[in-house]
Amino acid sequence: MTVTIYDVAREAGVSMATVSRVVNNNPNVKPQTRKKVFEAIERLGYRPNAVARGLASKKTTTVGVVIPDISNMNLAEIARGIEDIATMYHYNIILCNADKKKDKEIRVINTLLEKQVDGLLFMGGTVTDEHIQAFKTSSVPIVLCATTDDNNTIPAVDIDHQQAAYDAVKLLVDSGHRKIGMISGTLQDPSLGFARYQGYKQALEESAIPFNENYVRVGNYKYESGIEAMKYFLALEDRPTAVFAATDEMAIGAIHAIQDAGLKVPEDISVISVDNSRMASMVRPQLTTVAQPMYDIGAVSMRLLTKLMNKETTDQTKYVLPHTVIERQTVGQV
Amino acid sequence: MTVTIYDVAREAGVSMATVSRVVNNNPNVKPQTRKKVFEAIERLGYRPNAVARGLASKKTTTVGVVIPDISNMNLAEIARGIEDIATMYHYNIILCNADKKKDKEIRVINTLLEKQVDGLLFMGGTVTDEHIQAFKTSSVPIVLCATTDDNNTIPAVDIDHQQAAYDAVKLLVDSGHRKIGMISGTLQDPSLGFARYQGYKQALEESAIPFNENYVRVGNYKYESGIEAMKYFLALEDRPTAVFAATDEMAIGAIHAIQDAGLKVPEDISVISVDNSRMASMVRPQLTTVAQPMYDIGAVSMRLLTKLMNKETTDQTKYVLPHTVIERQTVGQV
DNA sequence: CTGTTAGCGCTTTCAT
DNA sequence: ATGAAAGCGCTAACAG
Repeated sequence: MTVTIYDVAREAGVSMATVSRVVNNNPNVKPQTRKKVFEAIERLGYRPNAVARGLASKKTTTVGVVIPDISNMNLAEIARGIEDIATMYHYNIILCNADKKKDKEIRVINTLLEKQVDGLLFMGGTVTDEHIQAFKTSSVPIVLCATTDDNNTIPAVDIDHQQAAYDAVKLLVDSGHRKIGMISGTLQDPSLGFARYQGYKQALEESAIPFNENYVRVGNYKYESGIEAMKYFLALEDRPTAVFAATDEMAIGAIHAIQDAGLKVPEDISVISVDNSRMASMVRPQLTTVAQPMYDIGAVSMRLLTKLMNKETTDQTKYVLPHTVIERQTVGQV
Repeated sequence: MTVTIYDVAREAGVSMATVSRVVNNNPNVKPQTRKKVFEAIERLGYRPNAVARGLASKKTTTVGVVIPDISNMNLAEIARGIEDIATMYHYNIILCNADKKKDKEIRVINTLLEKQVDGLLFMGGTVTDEHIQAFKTSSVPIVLCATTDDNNTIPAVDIDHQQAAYDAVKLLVDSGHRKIGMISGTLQDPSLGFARYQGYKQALEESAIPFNENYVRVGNYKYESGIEAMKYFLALEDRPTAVFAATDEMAIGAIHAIQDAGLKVPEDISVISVDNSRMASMVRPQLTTVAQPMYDIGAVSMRLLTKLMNKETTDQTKYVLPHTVIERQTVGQV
């Protein structure tokens, strides 16, 4: 019923080995034979069974990708970068959402390894010892993608969240601001939350601006929490003249809160954030924000993985991709 | 070097068959034996090889998903719905971007079939005869997801784009508007473009409002094209009092164009669209728009596919999921 | 350039 | 309840 390589061999009057050769583009086949085989393949509608091939060759040409949440815009962009490069190198992608939950992550890593992926791309929260443990049982290469790794022992490509935050706040400082608020994400989140908070503090410190804990509010990355946080700042007797938000969404919330209070951005209060999402240029005034190369993170990490899978020697196994601050209309001089 | 089922069998002092049974949770194993085997597995760090299992059992517990573009927000949302349900039924997902390009689509369908996926979820542009042809060579079930199918012969879950557009325009009509512009997507696109355009025309027709071709501008779904289109409308001597945009982005562009002209939404001009993206409630005034259940489309289509793969009898193989118009602040009475 | 022959690691009758 | 053995469809030496 399903036609196999053996059927093709018989139909073409050659051996399975020869069929295998033409299917795999092995040059050691007489053109005439090759033609016969192709015709037989065509006639029978033969489709190679990649599972059988995988078992015999110990290569599946698929790589596993564990990602926190594909419905997150930034991550979807990374995923697209991954997939494009994977396709380019003739790999397919098994995609698993793991929501930064350690248990889920460990579980899918094992599933992926059972499925004999040729390599693994890991995006998650922090890489814990338990992760390392799971990675160690792997005989295939693994690269971390947009994920912090304290142990710092696994190939990785990332952006420097702290530096990005630092650069944003620095722009505020350089514009003359001294009273700078921050709308942070949850400090438990190592990348978007804590790292950006650290960047904020670092910039303050280096500018000899004393840290004021009234100037920090923790949000949940979303629009509404940006509004709430800004309302708090506005109610302060000595309110900030500038605000750094950890995400565009919160920044936009902040802007609206400012405007609702009858104030203007950036005349009365400046706002900056990091993300450079589509929304950044779709609000009035347009949001000044720092852009991170999401697609590239995916692309570069997948490219690195292909090299590793191919046992190529790699000059580098750590990449930190550069961000850019995009100056638009929400930061003013003081 | 890699530990196989045979190694475990030897270590546990049983046969491979028994090991296979305990790994697959076959009840016909004495508890004591089961324990012995588990211990051997633990000791050796055995990990079942899913490829070998796939070859022997002719099931891979993997389904193929072809999607136009995972970095598109709506599609990423669908993908998340797919993956969640897939996980729930212990399937993994091979994800392939195909950009609605027929050639790419056909190619990945074949790759996926070679990889012996247990089923296929197809999202694309229109389903052509060539697609049908490719589907026919499949021995595994296929369901279409958010994809128009003229032949209408394949199981599918979708939303009614035309009806969604119709409902949006109808709200405008019911609010007293007679001069209604449309900012359309490209009419070549069967779903987002043409279908929504048809819905617009249908609503006009049913309300006995003559079609005015000056009132239709074709955009590219993006913010800027919304601005351009609206500028055109504003320059008309008899400009529309309401505008229906095929996407939130274009609607927001339109709103900004209106505001830049010194007019107000909805007092001077009403705006409605379809998408209900995150942005809809992050603009001032908040956008009235029709919401489509993206996550559910993914979830339902995957659920249908699991039934089909399981050879369950399905009461239905066509689903049209309902949309909802979300009334916010951009539509006013005339 | 082509064929023969072992496996790859597991599931699955069929016995026992 | 357990074991023996025959494949699943293909690749990869090895011969020739």
